Amino acid sequence: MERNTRQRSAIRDAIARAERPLLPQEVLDAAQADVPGLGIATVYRNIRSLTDEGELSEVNLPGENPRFELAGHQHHHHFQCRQCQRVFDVHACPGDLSRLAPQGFTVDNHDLTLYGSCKDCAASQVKSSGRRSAGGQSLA
Amino acid sequence: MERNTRQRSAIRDAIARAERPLLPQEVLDAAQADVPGLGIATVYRNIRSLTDEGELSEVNLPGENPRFELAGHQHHHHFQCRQCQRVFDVHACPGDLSRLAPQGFTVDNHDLTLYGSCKDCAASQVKSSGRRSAGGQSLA
DNA sequence: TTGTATGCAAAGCGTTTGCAGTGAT
DNA sequence: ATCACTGCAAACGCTTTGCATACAA
Repeated sequence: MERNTRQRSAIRDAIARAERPLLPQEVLDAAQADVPGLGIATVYRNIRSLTDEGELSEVNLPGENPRFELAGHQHHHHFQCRQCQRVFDVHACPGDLSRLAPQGFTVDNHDLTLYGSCKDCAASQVKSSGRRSAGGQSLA
Repeated sequence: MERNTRQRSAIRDAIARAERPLLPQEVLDAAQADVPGLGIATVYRNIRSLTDEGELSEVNLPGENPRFELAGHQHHHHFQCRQCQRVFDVHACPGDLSRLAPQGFTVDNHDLTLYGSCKDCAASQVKSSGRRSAGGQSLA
């Protein structure tokens, strides 16, 4: 039986408010505005149960730790900004790609990640070459 | 100054012999055939230096630990089999995908992973539904 | 001989789990 | 009054690092 705790609500709200997939640590940071004592284990436990219930979905980009966003979006892809490292949803899709697979292989799905500059970073031409800024603050 | 140790050669050879990207642990297993005492730390150190020198390249699939393959292949993609979990190179590419990004975003590259059944697994119709077999032995 | 590379064990990092106490029902 | 949920700390799996030794040069 699921209980409705302040922690669970704060976690769900934090993810709902963000308009992009969040890392567990980002969820913690955001949700601690509502529940200061919140612990990271609770974030992981709730993220997992919300994901199992289908309320959240896991977003995996190559070489990145899992992020989480509200489910409901159907098949879609992601864009990662090389400057601010943030991840955005991309609702377009190249369509069926089974023609790309080698002979004898069957394709039932695909994952696609686009890389480049997000709107904010493209605007402020900060081609600072160094990688890894914080991961979320720079521009809203 | 780079030294030519038995360990380094064994590691390089193991990756060269495999015709697919390997996990560090798979590299260790394969290279221990040549150098029984080989340690995992040495595998990680050599994988890193070979990657830095450009001899290897890192293959990152969504939600997977990094694998490594010989560099030299230029832009290409990967296929992961849902049955045996092995990863294969795909030399085809859908081409320019910048049209998929939202307005104001600029795209300079993309990562693509195809999922389905590899040739071996498609042949032996083992739709066993459970995930995660060992990760390399089953066939070939 | 010299100093990089190795093997082992300890440390790191993100994530999960055990446990006693907290609080929603 | 229950019993699921929480916070803390310990445990985990993968990767990196410190250190004394081994071995290419």
